[in-house]
Amino acid sequence: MISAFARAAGMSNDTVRFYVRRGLLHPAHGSKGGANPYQLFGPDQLARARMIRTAQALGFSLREVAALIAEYEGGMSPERTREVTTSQLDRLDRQAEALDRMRRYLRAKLAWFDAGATGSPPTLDDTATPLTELGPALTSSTATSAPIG
Amino acid sequence: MISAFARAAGMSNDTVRFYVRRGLLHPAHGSKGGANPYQLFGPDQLARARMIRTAQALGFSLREVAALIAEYEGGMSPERTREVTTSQLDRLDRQAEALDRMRRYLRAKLAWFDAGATGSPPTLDDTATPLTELGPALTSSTATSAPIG
DNA sequence: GATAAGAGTGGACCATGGTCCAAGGTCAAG
DNA sequence: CTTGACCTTGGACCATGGTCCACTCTTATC
Repeated sequence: MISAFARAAGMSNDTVRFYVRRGLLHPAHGSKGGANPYQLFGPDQLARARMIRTAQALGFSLREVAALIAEYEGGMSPERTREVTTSQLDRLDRQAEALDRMRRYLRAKLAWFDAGATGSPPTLDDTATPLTELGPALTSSTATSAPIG
Repeated sequence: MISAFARAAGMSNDTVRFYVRRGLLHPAHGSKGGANPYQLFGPDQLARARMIRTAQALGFSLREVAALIAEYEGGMSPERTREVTTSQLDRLDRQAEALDRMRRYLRAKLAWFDAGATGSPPTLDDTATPLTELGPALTSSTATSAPIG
Protein backbone atom coordinates (compact mmCIF):
# COMPACT_ATOMS: atom_id res chain seq x y z
CA MET A 1 0.00 0.00 0.00
CA ILE A 2 1.47 3.20 -1.13
CA SER A 3 -0.72 5.25 1.14
CA ALA A 4 0.52 3.61 4.33
CA PHE A 5 4.03 4.37 3.24
CA ALA A 6 3.17 7.89 2.25
CA ARG A 7 1.56 8.46 5.62
CA ALA A 8 4.57 7.07 7.43
CA ALA A 9 6.86 9.24 5.37
CA GLY A 10 4.72 12.28 5.91
CA MET A 11 4.01 13.00 2.30
CA SER A 12 1.12 12.55 -0.12
CA ASN A 13 0.69 9.50 -2.34
CA ASP A 14 1.22 11.74 -5.29
CA THR A 15 4.45 13.02 -3.92
CA VAL A 16 5.66 9.48 -3.36
CA ARG A 17 4.83 8.64 -6.96
CA PHE A 18 6.52 11.80 -8.07
CA TYR A 19 9.69 10.80 -6.24
CA VAL A 20 9.55 7.33 -7.71
CA ARG A 21 9.30 8.82 -11.17
CA ARG A 22 12.25 11.01 -10.36
CA GLY A 23 14.21 7.98 -9.27
CA LEU A 24 14.53 9.14 -5.69
CA LEU A 25 12.71 6.16 -4.34
CA HIS A 26 12.73 2.73 -5.84
CA PRO A 27 10.14 0.42 -4.50
CA ALA A 28 10.01 -3.29 -5.19
CA HIS A 29 7.21 -4.76 -7.25
CA GLY A 30 5.11 -7.52 -5.75
CA SER A 31 2.92 -10.04 -7.42
CA LYS A 32 -0.22 -7.99 -6.96
CA GLY A 33 -1.63 -5.62 -9.47
CA GLY A 34 -1.40 -7.60 -12.67
CA ALA A 35 -0.18 -5.20 -15.29
CA ASN A 36 0.69 -2.00 -13.37
CA PRO A 37 1.91 -3.98 -10.38
CA TYR A 38 1.65 -2.45 -6.93
CA GLN A 39 4.74 -0.88 -5.47
CA LEU A 40 6.25 -2.21 -2.25
CA PHE A 41 8.17 0.10 0.03
CA GLY A 42 10.48 -1.40 2.61
CA PRO A 43 12.02 0.31 5.64
CA ASP A 44 15.00 1.28 3.51
CA GLN A 45 12.74 3.40 1.37
CA LEU A 46 11.26 4.98 4.44
CA ALA A 47 14.72 5.98 5.61
CA ARG A 48 15.36 7.32 2.19
CA ALA A 49 12.18 9.34 2.16
CA ARG A 50 13.19 10.91 5.44
CA MET A 51 16.61 11.68 4.12
CA ILE A 52 15.03 13.39 1.15
CA ARG A 53 12.95 15.58 3.40
CA THR A 54 15.91 16.47 5.55
CA ALA A 55 18.15 17.28 2.63
CA GLN A 56 15.41 19.32 1.07
CA ALA A 57 14.94 21.25 4.26
CA LEU A 58 18.64 21.94 4.12
CA GLY A 59 18.25 23.50 0.72
CA PHE A 60 19.19 20.70 -1.62
CA SER A 61 17.22 20.41 -4.83
CA LEU A 62 15.77 17.06 -5.75
CA ARG A 63 18.44 16.74 -8.38
CA GLU A 64 21.09 17.16 -5.73
CA VAL A 65 19.35 14.77 -3.43
CA ALA A 66 19.38 12.21 -6.20
CA ALA A 67 23.14 12.68 -6.47
CA LEU A 68 23.46 12.36 -2.73
CA ILE A 69 21.53 9.14 -2.82
CA ALA A 70 23.51 7.73 -5.70
CA GLU A 71 26.61 8.52 -3.73
CA TYR A 72 25.12 7.14 -0.55
CA GLU A 73 24.33 3.91 -2.28
CA GLY A 74 27.75 3.54 -3.75
CA GLY A 75 27.06 4.49 -7.31
CA MET A 76 30.11 6.70 -7.70
CA SER A 77 33.87 6.50 -7.70
CA PRO A 78 35.54 7.06 -4.33
CA GLU A 79 37.29 10.19 -5.60
CA ARG A 80 34.12 11.72 -6.86
CA THR A 81 32.32 10.76 -3.70
CA ARG A 82 34.92 12.50 -1.61
CA GLU A 83 34.72 15.55 -3.77
CA VAL A 84 30.96 15.77 -3.60
CA THR A 85 30.93 15.13 0.12
CA THR A 86 33.48 17.85 0.74
CA SER A 87 31.58 20.45 -1.20
CA GLN A 88 28.35 19.54 0.47
CA LEU A 89 29.96 19.85 3.85
CA ASP A 90 31.37 23.19 2.84
CA ARG A 91 28.05 24.48 1.87
CA LEU A 92 26.43 23.25 5.02
CA ASP A 93 29.16 24.87 7.08
CA ARG A 94 28.41 28.20 5.49
CA GLN A 95 24.75 27.65 5.97
CA ALA A 96 25.31 26.84 9.62
CA GLU A 97 27.09 30.15 10.01
CA ALA A 98 24.20 32.05 8.49
CA LEU A 99 21.81 30.07 10.57
CA ASP A 100 23.62 30.84 13.79
CA ARG A 101 23.73 34.51 13.03
CA MET A 102 20.04 34.51 12.33
CA ARG A 103 19.28 32.59 15.49
CA ARG A 104 21.41 34.89 17.59
CA TYR A 105 19.58 37.81 16.10
CA LEU A 106 16.16 36.39 16.79
CA ARG A 107 17.10 35.45 20.34
CA ALA A 108 18.51 38.89 20.94
CA LYS A 109 15.32 40.34 19.61
CA LEU A 110 13.18 38.28 21.94
CA ALA A 111 15.39 39.17 24.87
CA TRP A 112 15.15 42.83 23.96
CA PHE A 113 11.43 42.43 23.75
CA ASP A 114 11.19 40.79 27.12
CA ALA A 115 13.32 43.53 28.59
CA GLY A 116 10.62 45.98 27.65
CA ALA A 117 11.65 46.75 24.10
CA THR A 118 13.62 49.70 25.30
CA GLY A 119 16.55 51.34 23.59
CA SER A 120 17.70 50.37 20.14
CA PRO A 121 16.63 46.95 18.88
CA PRO A 122 19.23 44.34 17.97
CA THR A 123 20.57 44.14 14.48
CA LEU A 124 21.05 41.32 12.05
CA ASP A 125 24.47 42.57 11.08
CA ASP A 126 24.38 40.83 7.79
CA THR A 127 27.66 42.20 6.55
CA ALA A 128 29.45 38.86 6.65
CA THR A 129 28.77 35.72 4.67
CA PRO A 130 26.36 36.88 2.01
CA LEU A 131 25.94 33.32 0.76
CA THR A 132 24.40 33.73 -2.62
CA GLU A 133 21.45 31.43 -2.33
CA LEU A 134 23.63 28.52 -1.20
CA GLY A 135 25.31 28.58 -4.57
CA PRO A 136 28.66 26.91 -5.05
CA ALA A 137 30.60 30.15 -4.72
CA LEU A 138 30.48 33.17 -2.46
CA THR A 139 29.56 36.45 -4.09
CA SER A 140 32.38 38.95 -3.99
CA SER A 141 30.07 41.62 -2.73
CA THR A 142 32.03 44.83 -2.69
CA ALA A 143 30.32 46.53 0.19
CA THR A 144 29.74 50.03 -1.06
CA SER A 145 28.66 52.51 1.52
CA ALA A 146 27.43 55.56 -0.37
CA PRO A 147 23.95 55.57 -1.87
CA ILE A 148 24.13 53.36 -4.92
CA GLY A 149 21.99 54.22 -7.84
CA MET B 1 21.90 52.89 -11.44
CA ILE B 2 20.08 49.71 -10.81
CA SER B 3 22.86 47.62 -12.27
CA ALA B 4 25.49 48.86 -9.83
CA PHE B 5 23.18 47.96 -7.02
CA ALA B 6 22.34 44.62 -8.51
CA ARG B 7 26.00 43.83 -8.90
CA ALA B 8 26.72 44.84 -5.31
CA ALA B 9 23.84 42.73 -4.11
CA GLY B 10 24.90 39.78 -6.19
CA MET B 11 21.74 39.47 -8.22
CA SER B 12 20.57 40.34 -11.70
CA ASN B 13 18.84 43.59 -12.60
CA ASP B 14 15.75 41.63 -13.34
CA THR B 15 15.79 40.01 -9.96
CA VAL B 16 16.11 43.39 -8.31
CA ARG B 17 13.13 44.63 -10.28
CA PHE B 18 11.27 41.48 -9.37
CA TYR B 19 11.90 42.09 -5.68
CA VAL B 20 10.81 45.67 -6.01
CA ARG B 21 7.57 44.56 -7.61
CA ARG B 22 7.11 42.09 -4.77
CA GLY B 23 7.65 44.88 -2.29
CA LEU B 24 10.78 43.36 -0.84
CA LEU B 25 12.90 46.31 -1.77
CA HIS B 26 11.70 49.85 -1.95
CA PRO B 27 14.04 52.19 -3.66
CA ALA B 28 13.67 55.96 -3.66
CA HIS B 29 12.84 57.80 -6.84
CA GLY B 30 15.16 60.51 -8.00
CA SER B 31 14.54 63.31 -10.40
CA LYS B 32 15.98 61.44 -13.34
CA GLY B 33 14.00 59.39 -15.77
CA GLY B 34 11.03 61.63 -16.49
CA ALA B 35 8.01 59.37 -16.51
CA ASN B 36 9.34 55.97 -15.33
CA PRO B 37 11.76 57.65 -12.96
CA TYR B 38 14.98 55.84 -12.12
CA GLN B 39 15.14 53.94 -8.88
CA LEU B 40 17.68 54.84 -6.22
CA PHE B 41 18.98 52.21 -3.86
CA GLY B 42 20.66 53.30 -0.64
CA PRO B 43 22.80 51.20 1.68
CA ASP B 44 19.70 50.23 3.60
CA GLN B 45 18.38 48.49 0.54
CA LEU B 46 21.67 46.73 0.09
CA ALA B 47 21.45 45.40 3.63
CA ARG B 48 17.94 44.36 2.89
CA ALA B 49 18.93 42.57 -0.27
CA ARG B 50 21.52 40.63 1.68
CA MET B 51 19.00 39.78 4.31
CA ILE B 52 16.70 38.45 1.65
CA ARG B 53 19.41 36.20 0.31
CA THR B 54 20.28 34.92 3.74
CA ALA B 55 16.69 34.27 4.70
CA GLN B 56 16.11 32.55 1.42
CA ALA B 57 19.12 30.35 1.96
CA LEU B 58 17.59 29.47 5.29
CA GLY B 59 14.46 28.26 3.57
CA PHE B 60 12.13 31.21 3.87
CA SER B 61 9.89 31.91 0.93
CA LEU B 62 9.77 35.42 -0.45
CA ARG B 63 6.38 35.81 1.14
CA GLU B 64 7.85 34.98 4.51
CA VAL B 65 10.78 37.24 3.91
CA ALA B 66 8.36 40.05 3.19
CA ALA B 67 6.72 39.37 6.55
CA LEU B 68 10.11 39.31 8.20
CA ILE B 69 10.92 42.65 6.67
CA ALA B 70 7.61 44.20 7.62
CA GLU B 71 8.26 43.03 11.14
CA TYR B 72 11.84 44.21 11.00
CA GLU B 73 10.72 47.62 9.94
CA GLY B 74 8.11 47.89 12.62
CA GLY B 75 5.00 47.35 10.59
CA MET B 76 3.36 45.01 13.06
CA SER B 77 1.95 44.98 16.55
CA PRO B 78 4.42 44.00 19.28
CA GLU B 79 2.40 40.89 20.14
CA ARG B 80 2.29 39.69 16.61
CA THR B 81 5.96 40.47 16.17
CA ARG B 82 6.83 38.39 19.20
CA GLU B 83 4.72 35.57 17.95
CA VAL B 84 6.25 35.58 14.49
CA THR B 85 9.75 35.88 15.88
CA THR B 86 9.24 32.97 18.22
CA SER B 87 7.96 30.66 15.54
CA GLN B 88 10.77 31.62 13.22
CA LEU B 89 13.30 30.91 15.90
CA ASP B 90 11.65 27.59 16.57
CA ARG B 91 11.89 26.60 13.02
CA LEU B 92 15.49 27.65 12.76
CA ASP B 93 16.30 25.69 15.89
CA ARG B 94 14.90 22.56 14.35
CA GLN B 95 16.72 23.29 11.16
CA ALA B 96 19.95 23.73 13.07
CA GLU B 97 19.48 20.31 14.57
CA ALA B 98 19.01 18.71 11.19
CA LEU B 99 21.94 20.65 9.87
CA ASP B 100 24.22 19.50 12.65
CA ARG B 101 23.25 15.91 12.18
CA MET B 102 23.96 16.19 8.50
CA ARG B 103 27.27 17.87 9.09
CA ARG B 104 28.32 15.27 11.63
CA TYR B 105 27.42 12.60 9.15
CA LEU B 106 29.41 14.15 6.35
CA ARG B 107 32.41 14.73 8.57
CA ALA B 108 32.25 11.16 9.81
CA LYS B 109 32.09 10.03 6.24
CA LEU B 110 35.16 12.00 5.27
CA ALA B 111 37.03 10.72 8.31
CA TRP B 112 36.03 7.17 7.44
CA PHE B 113 37.24 7.81 3.96
CA ASP B 114 40.57 9.16 5.09
CA ALA B 115 40.97 6.17 7.36
CA GLY B 116 40.94 4.00 4.30
CA ALA B 117 37.21 3.47 3.90
CA THR B 118 37.46 0.32 5.90
CA GLY B 119 34.68 -1.33 7.87
CA SER B 120 31.11 -0.12 7.74
CA PRO B 121 30.54 3.45 6.59
CA PRO B 122 28.91 5.97 8.91
CA THR B 123 25.18 6.39 8.90
CA LEU B 124 22.89 9.38 8.73
CA ASP B 125 20.72 7.98 11.44
CA ASP B 126 17.77 9.98 10.37
CA THR B 127 15.38 8.52 12.87
CA ALA B 128 15.03 11.71 14.87
CA THR B 129 13.62 15.05 13.80
CA PRO B 130 11.96 14.28 10.53
CA LEU B 131 11.15 17.96 9.98
CA THR B 132 8.57 17.94 7.30
CA GLU B 133 10.05 20.40 4.89
CA LEU B 134 10.48 23.03 7.58
CA GLY B 135 6.74 23.18 7.92
CA PRO B 136 5.14 24.67 11.02
CA ALA B 137 4.56 21.30 12.64
CA LEU B 138 6.51 18.12 13.08
CA THR B 139 5.16 15.05 11.32
CA SER B 140 4.10 12.35 13.72
CA SER B 141 5.94 9.71 11.75
CA THR B 142 5.01 6.39 13.26
CA ALA B 143 8.21 4.51 12.53
CA THR B 144 7.02 1.20 11.21
CA SER B 145 9.65 -1.43 10.84
CA ALA B 146 8.14 -4.17 8.71
CA PRO B 147 7.95 -3.76 4.94
CA ILE B 148 5.21 -1.28 4.26
CA GLY B 149 3.18 -1.71 1.15
C1' DG C 1 22.03 66.70 -32.66
C1' DA C 2 23.30 61.66 -33.29
C1' DT C 3 24.26 57.68 -30.71
C1' DA C 4 25.28 54.22 -27.33
C1' DA C 5 24.54 52.87 -22.64
C1' DG C 6 21.38 52.18 -19.36
C1' DA C 7 16.62 52.66 -17.27
C1' DG C 8 11.58 51.54 -17.13
C1' DT C 9 7.32 48.70 -18.44
C1' DG C 10 4.63 44.79 -19.68
C1' DG C 11 4.21 40.34 -20.78
C1' DA C 12 5.85 35.77 -22.33
C1' DC C 13 8.45 31.97 -20.90
C1' DC C 14 11.00 28.55 -17.93
C1' DA C 15 12.40 25.04 -14.22
C1' DT C 16 11.15 23.14 -9.91
C1' DG C 17 8.25 20.66 -6.96
C1' DG C 18 4.30 19.25 -6.50
C1' DT C 19 -1.08 18.53 -6.86
C1' DC C 20 -5.18 17.00 -9.06
C1' DC C 21 -8.06 14.61 -11.97
C1' DA C 22 -9.86 10.78 -15.20
C1' DA C 23 -9.80 6.28 -16.76
C1' DG C 24 -9.19 1.72 -15.84
C1' DG C 25 -7.32 -2.50 -13.17
C1' DT C 26 -7.26 -5.23 -8.65
C1' DC C 27 -8.52 -6.91 -4.25
C1' DA C 28 -11.14 -8.16 -0.02
C1' DA C 29 -15.67 -8.47 1.98
C1' DG C 30 -20.28 -9.63 1.89
C1' DC D 1 -20.62 -10.88 -8.53
C1' DT D 2 -21.13 -6.38 -6.79
C1' DT D 3 -19.28 -2.81 -3.99
C1' DG D 4 -15.84 0.05 -2.10
C1' DA D 5 -11.23 0.87 -1.20
C1' DC D 6 -6.95 1.21 -3.22
C1' DC D 7 -3.75 0.71 -7.04
C1' DT D 8 -1.60 2.36 -11.69
C1' DT D 9 -0.74 5.52 -15.60
C1' DG D 10 -0.97 9.76 -18.11
C1' DG D 11 -1.57 14.29 -18.50
C1' DA D 12 -3.30 18.85 -17.09
C1' DC D 13 -2.65 22.38 -13.86
C1' DC D 14 -0.54 25.38 -10.20
C1' DA D 15 2.62 28.46 -7.27
C1' DT D 16 7.20 30.04 -6.74
C1' DG D 17 11.13 32.44 -8.19
C1' DG D 18 13.07 34.07 -11.60
C1' DT D 19 14.69 35.15 -16.64
C1' DC D 20 14.18 37.06 -21.19
C1' DC D 21 12.45 40.06 -24.64
C1' DA D 22 10.60 43.90 -27.11
C1' DC D 23 9.68 48.48 -26.91
C1' DT D 24 10.19 53.09 -25.29
C1' DC D 25 12.42 56.84 -22.83
C1' DT D 26 16.72 59.24 -20.64
C1' DT D 27 21.09 60.45 -20.16
C1' DA D 28 25.88 61.02 -21.14
C1' DT D 29 29.40 61.48 -24.91
C1' DC D 30 31.05 62.91 -29.18
